[in-house]
Amino acid sequence: MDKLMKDSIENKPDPNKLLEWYDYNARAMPWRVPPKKRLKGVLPNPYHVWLSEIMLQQTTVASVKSYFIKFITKWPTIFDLANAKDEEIMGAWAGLGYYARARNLLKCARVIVKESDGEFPKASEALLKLPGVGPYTAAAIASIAYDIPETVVDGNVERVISRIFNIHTKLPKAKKELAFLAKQLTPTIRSGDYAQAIMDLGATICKPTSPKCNICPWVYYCVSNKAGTSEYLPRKSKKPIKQKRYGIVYFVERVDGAILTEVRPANGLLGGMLSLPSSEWGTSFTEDPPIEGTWELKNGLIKHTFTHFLLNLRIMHTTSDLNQPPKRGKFLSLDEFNPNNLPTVMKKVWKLIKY
DNA sequence: AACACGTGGTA
DNA sequence: TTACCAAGTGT
Repeated sequence: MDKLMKDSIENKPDPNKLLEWYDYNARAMPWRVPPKKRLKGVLPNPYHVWLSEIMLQQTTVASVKSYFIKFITKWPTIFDLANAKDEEIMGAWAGLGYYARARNLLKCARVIVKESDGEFPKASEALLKLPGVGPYTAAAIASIAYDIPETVVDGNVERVISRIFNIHTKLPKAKKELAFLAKQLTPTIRSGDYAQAIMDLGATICKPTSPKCNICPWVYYCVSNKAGTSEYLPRKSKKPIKQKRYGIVYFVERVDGAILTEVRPANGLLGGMLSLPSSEWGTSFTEDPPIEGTWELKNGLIKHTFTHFLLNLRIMHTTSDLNQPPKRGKFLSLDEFNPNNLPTVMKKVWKLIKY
């Protein structure tokens, strides 16, 4: 253990300093009970906490807000959510990304309704067994919804902790060490506020670039601040470069105006989402039309970036008559077809088709 | 233990 | 434009 790190353990960050900062600087969010109210004993609705935490996985607060409002308006309780049809949930999630979250959301809601009368477990070990709930989310629900002292470790916390203790080990190798150190700092009181406070600190003060160390409530304890290394932490291993993939989307208009659609396979990329029929996305353009017809290539190429590859899509168009059965997919009338239910990549395709 | 899994914003 | 980032989980 180097000297700076030893100093920092002896000069352990005071959770109360962070909580005092949070009392005046907490960000307002639709799913959050502000610290002044929590101090009076008010806890948030566990359904809201769970829903927001699932939505917030790898997703910005700004993106989540409108989806959260839409979901609790359409499905005010977990019972409403559990009773919804799969297509409704997937359609409402469209555009938010990481669609396995929506599939697991519904699975989880149905488990909770069927097995515990709509009540969320409080213990993180039980929470951890739920679909879509991993170590972060289990700790977040336990602490934020029930004030149980569990330690949340998300990207914010990893950054804050790596800077406080001046940890130069690269992520993801450093994950265990950072989680251990984060746990050492976690207080046993005001657990929910503390969890939200350390994440707010990471989001607004201890930012990835240009951290505002001059107004940080923990700067006095921060080893990387003394060492002048905050800006370079946490260190991360390089990510592999993105490969290109190519695909063809088929726009089939029936004479009555109906449009040929397909639901993506339940697992994998965009699993369970409404889509326009498409070829596989591979290393070259490979034709695989969903219906017989005379095809015309549309002008314009759709480019879309996924997490691990770049996609180029060609669009082919044909019209079909009423008694021509498709090889795959389903015709939806214009009333039934809602382009807002498409994932973003397919919404891009639809826009190019329409305009 | 790596890798798959979306999207929109920012430097 | 490219690269990285944002309240991670499942396999």
